Amino acid sequence: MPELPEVETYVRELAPQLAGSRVAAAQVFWPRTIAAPDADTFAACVAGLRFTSFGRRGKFMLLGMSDDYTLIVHLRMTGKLLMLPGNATPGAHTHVLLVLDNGRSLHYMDPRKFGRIWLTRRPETVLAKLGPEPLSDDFTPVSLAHALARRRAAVKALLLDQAVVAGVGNIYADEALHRAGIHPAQPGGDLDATACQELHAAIVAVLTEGIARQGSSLGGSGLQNYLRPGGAPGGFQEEHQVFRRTGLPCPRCATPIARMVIAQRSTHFCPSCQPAR
DNA sequence: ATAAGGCCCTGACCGC
DNA sequence: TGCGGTCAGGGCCTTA
Repeated sequence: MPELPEVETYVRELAPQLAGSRVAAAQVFWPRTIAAPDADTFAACVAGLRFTSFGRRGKFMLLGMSDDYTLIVHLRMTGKLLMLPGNATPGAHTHVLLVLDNGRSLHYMDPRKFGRIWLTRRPETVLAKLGPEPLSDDFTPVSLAHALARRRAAVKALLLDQAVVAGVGNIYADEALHRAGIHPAQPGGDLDATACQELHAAIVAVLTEGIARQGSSLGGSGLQNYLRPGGAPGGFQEEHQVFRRTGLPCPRCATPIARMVIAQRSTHFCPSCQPAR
């Protein structure tokens, strides 16, 4: 699933390919993919715009366009953006197609259809509820402690809350909690200052390493739900300590990794390294 | 305000 | 081989 490192990889790899190109034509095949404006308005409005800047906020891709527009893309579970030849036929899972003036086309593909795209002059309205950006100075041990204070929900559930910290999803939440030695079901408000400091450092570390490895690609026994814009996989799955490693030995202590469900999400942890309190 | 559960979707997988 | 049932899961919405 695309989380912050996967989205960051997308932005970095798309930028040089899209910079300066103009949308020659747009087609929407699944209207619900377009969150705003309505699909017909979107297709008419995006045609003719030029890509001017490239950024990211949490798991949202921010593609700046001419005329002060921002194309915002959220891949959710299985969304992909692929750069293909301009005459490439849209596949069964291509829901939005942008034909560019540089001989190529940008295909938004998404088997689960959970992803959403906005075209707006007010991107801040889409991003309003996001918490601090975890790799910026806004995210500190103190800000994390403040966000967790007095919360009774499991710390894992709180890490998935984009208002607590933006960009962490199921993979990096499990990996960060393992690195910090914190049980995922522990109530967020029970973490003391030391635990918050360790969790903060662990979140920064796993996201930074995830970006360095160009994200996590999970396939084989599941959907291949993240591929880079050129179609290549990332490499961080090779570094996973706990995620989808139920029953396998913890790399640190060899105890079998356990699985539980928190906030309706599969949660993987080491019962020895992450003891319940 | 917070927490918990349902919903959207469909490919992959399992058991018969 | 074919078929029905189950699972996964981010963000938004509703409910308590």
